[in-house]
Amino acid sequence: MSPNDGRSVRASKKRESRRKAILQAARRAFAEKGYHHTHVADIIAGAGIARGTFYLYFESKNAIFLELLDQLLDELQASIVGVDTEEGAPPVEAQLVDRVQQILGLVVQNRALTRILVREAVGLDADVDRRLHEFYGSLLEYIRDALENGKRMGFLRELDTEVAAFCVLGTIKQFMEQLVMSEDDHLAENVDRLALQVLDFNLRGLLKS
Amino acid sequence: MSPNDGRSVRASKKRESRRKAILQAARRAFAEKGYHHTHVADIIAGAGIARGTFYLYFESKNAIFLELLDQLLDELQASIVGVDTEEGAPPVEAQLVDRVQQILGLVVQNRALTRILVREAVGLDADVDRRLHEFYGSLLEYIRDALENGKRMGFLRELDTEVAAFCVLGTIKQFMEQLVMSEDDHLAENVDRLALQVLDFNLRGLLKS
Amino acid sequence: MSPNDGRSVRASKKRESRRKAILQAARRAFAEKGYHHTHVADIIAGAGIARGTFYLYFESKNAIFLELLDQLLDELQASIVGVDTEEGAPPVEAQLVDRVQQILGLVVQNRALTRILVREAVGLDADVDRRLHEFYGSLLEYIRDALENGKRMGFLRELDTEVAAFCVLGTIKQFMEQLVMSEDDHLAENVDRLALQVLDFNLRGLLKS
Amino acid sequence: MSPNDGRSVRASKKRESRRKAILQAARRAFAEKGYHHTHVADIIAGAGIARGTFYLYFESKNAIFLELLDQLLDELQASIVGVDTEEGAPPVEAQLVDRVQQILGLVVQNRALTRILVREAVGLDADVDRRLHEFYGSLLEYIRDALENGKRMGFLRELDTEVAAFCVLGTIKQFMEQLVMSEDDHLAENVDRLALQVLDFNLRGLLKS
DNA sequence: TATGAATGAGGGTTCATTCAT
DNA sequence: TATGAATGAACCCTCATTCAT
Repeated sequence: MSPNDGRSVRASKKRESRRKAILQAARRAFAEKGYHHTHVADIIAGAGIARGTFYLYFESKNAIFLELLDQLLDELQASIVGVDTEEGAPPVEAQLVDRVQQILGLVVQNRALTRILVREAVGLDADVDRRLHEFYGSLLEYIRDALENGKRMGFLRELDTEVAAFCVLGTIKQFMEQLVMSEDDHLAENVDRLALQVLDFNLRGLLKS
Repeated sequence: MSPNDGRSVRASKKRESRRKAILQAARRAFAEKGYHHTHVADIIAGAGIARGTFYLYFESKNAIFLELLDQLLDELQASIVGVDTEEGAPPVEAQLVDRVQQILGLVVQNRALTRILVREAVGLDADVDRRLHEFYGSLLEYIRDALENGKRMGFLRELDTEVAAFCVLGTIKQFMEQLVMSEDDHLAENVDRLALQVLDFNLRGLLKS
Repeated sequence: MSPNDGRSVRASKKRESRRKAILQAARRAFAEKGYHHTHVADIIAGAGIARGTFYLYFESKNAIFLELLDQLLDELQASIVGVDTEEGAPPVEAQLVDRVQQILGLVVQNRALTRILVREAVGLDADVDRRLHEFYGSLLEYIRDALENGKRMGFLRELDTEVAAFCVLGTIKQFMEQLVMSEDDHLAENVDRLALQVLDFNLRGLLKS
Repeated sequence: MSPNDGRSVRASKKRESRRKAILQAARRAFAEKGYHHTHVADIIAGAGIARGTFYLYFESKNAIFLELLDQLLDELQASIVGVDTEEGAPPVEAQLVDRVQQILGLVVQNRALTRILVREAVGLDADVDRRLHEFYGSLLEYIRDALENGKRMGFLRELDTEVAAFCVLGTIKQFMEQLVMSEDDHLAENVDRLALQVLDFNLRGLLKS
């Protein structure tokens, strides 16, 4: 390995770490003040860099926001996987619990960013809007498919999966919001227990059997 | 009554009607372009008044937005009334259906404004945030109380009313969002039917009994 | 005439006069420092107005420059009229002298602006470039046509009017530059006499008959 | 000669060739996009060097531009030599034709750079301005002297050599501009023929003898 | 000598709000 | 009360130059 390689590897590492630092600063700033009230000045102050440096790493304020958003949505989307209905697989309900707990853990870990997602996801910018719309759209579709499946397999009762899907989505979003907006860590600590209850609500509803 | 009074009554009437016209223009503008992309220029153009006149009626762009929001939230809040559990009252479920249909009718009628509420009411401003927080807080409380009641009366099964309440809230909010954001009027026309399904979801959940 | 009319007439006058004042300040600033080194800050300082006010009257720095340029080019173009060759018209050469003196008077009166035209006409901006190209193009065409005419009428000798035209244009431009760039007023005072000599050069060349 | 010398000679040669490469890249960039729209980034990209390297060879963007300009002006100035009026020398007119063709050949060869000279050498910077002023000043002086000479020797008629000189200069500059700005190579191919016509214009003017 | 990441002054433009008429 | 011209703070982004490696 030539010294040149060593240099460029090191440089590239440094670049990457600085990029992350800026993203981190931006995440913090956006989470604290929201998109519109966050200025590039806030981000660079947080990252301890000069104005111009910011633009070496990101095209614009909008671009860095979109990247943060993408990051979160990608992670969330990745954590959404189907339930295994093969024979010998764990019971469906247990799997669901697993899924839900996993996704909510992610949300809690990214609380700052999710706060942005929840707080001002919409109306910022055409790109952001589209990305979010896509995300929620595919999430809705995923849920609907799952419900269709459940119906076909006889787990679920006869209902309009379209409507049921957005009810489920609604409970999830509301749960995320509660998790993310609550100042104290009360909820965050009980994510798993709460997730079980939300799941239970979705499955059994309110009424006495 | 002196002629002076007549004048001032007339003046006051005129003032009130102009105020309403401005609010109306603002509602349209905010609904169409969102808070941040709506400029005072849009509002006064819509209202057919001069720049300065706007400030004779409203303190600021923020203030008029807050007033529109207040208006909507007040109406919504007013439409939230408890279920009558006295003997001889209509069956609880029927009453619930009534309530839900009424509130959703309101939402559909104020589609433009509700769109703002759903899209970007949050993160704009401390005042707005507080107001919204209050609204959702009291709504949540109302739901929780209702659930407690239902539990006590034996309608509902044993569950954490705190969690159940925000699940219910989540389904409502999501429903509102669907109603308000969909371009076509497909959903809006079927509000009543859909409301029944949402209610059904909340009551019975997904599972086959 | 209603008071309203009076008001709006007055307002409109004021607007016009302020517009002119800004144009004047811009003219001065551009002439002194050139396009690129003139900042909107210079113009508004010269005009004694606030930053935003500038944008009430002009779309951009570029726009005001283009307007100044248009003004000058229009005036110059207007002063370029053909020679009358009807019977009974004054001798052609006398008419030419007239035309030249008129146009140069214009240049001297607009010295500041013409300085910009001469100094940095090109390379600023696509719009400006196009406008200038058009102007010089039509001027060249005008000269060529005149020369063709002269040839046909037997005044002028056989020569390539294309080449001759840009030679003539060259002497004019150079003359304008001399007029406009000289610090002292020596040249400006003798415009008429000099114009005669330039004309003479163009007509008779350098050689002894 | 010590080995050290050899090294430094080689180093110095390398330095010189790199310097030239940068100049060449700058020439291309300036010619294509003009001074203001050419960024240091364009130059270093063209030269294939790093940002910092540029500043090892040139003090600033402005400095490299001035150097290119100097280069051109020096070459042009060198090609301006007097007419030989000794007995036995070729006829004056033939010599003039020679000179003109030589200088225009130079212009055509340096089309890219001359384009800069013509388009925006002026108004960029005090240094550049001064240099250009000097150049044109000495050119004007040269022409005037030549004309004085011609007058004294009886070739030329009585005229104000000051005025005549800038007329001649004007035709030359305009010719250069035509050569340099025309997109197609039509003109460039006919330089010699055109030069003759320009010369003819200067000597004989427009009128029928 | 070569590199290229970092710098930061600077400029054009927007828009909510004010104020003289 | 109504007007709308005027205000100026605010903010994003560029790019020539520097400097640590």
